[in-house]
Amino acid sequence: MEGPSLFLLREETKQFAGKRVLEAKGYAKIDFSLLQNKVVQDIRTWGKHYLILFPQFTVRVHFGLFGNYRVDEHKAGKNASMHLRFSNGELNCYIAHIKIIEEEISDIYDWRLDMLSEKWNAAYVKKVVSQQPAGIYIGDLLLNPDIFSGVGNIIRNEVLYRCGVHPASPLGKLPSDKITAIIKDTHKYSLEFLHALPSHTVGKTWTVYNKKLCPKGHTVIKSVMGKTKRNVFICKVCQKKYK
DNA sequence: ACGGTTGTTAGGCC
DNA sequence: AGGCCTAACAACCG
Repeated sequence: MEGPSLFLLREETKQFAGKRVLEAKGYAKIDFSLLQNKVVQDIRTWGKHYLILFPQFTVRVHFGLFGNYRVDEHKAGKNASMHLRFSNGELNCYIAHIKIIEEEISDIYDWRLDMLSEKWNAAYVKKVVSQQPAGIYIGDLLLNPDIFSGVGNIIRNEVLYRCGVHPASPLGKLPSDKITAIIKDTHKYSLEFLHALPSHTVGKTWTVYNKKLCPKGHTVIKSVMGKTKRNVFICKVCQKKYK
């Protein structure tokens, strides 16, 4: 799940803020008794982190590659990693990594880097990016969750096509205005992704991801690239390799 | 039926 | 110490 899906989950579970946990269980290795009878203070997201705030601690949920969830229903025969029941509904998380965070979340999360936060700040992202090694591929950099919080493999591939940049371009070889354009487009495309989610039409926004041809009819090459070893989809005509 | 995957962390090995 | 690598997750899709 990429950032926009987490944002949607937050929207779908807002009604649990202010509610008391009536039941908490699951196969996750946390002490569920800590959650029992506690009142949810707030529900937030930071990138791909789904955060349930309680007065003394925060439950951090990460869905990883395979995770998913159900609100007010559950999957038959599936074991939830975390099940929370409230008076007005329930949340079930599957194959999710659950962690209890003791720290104040404002100390560990910088909302200027969260693409879908109102506090997201393109100039600040640019500043952080400028401190990265010049040799790093832009394709790898976009998958750094500490900088491009919320960007996943679909968003990085789409943004790089939209900006006309080959993923194996080293950061130091990209013109400054091109870096700015990429940063701004991670935000813009994430919103398009988010808005397409409820109608299940995200696939219609794809230009290269899982495509054989780009919108201009050129061949899209699928390969694995960089340190992140994830699939990249590249149109060699539309995307320039800076070097 | 089975291989690939919309991530990330932990832990081992040099 | 720290960079690099891999396993783990155990589900869904085509």
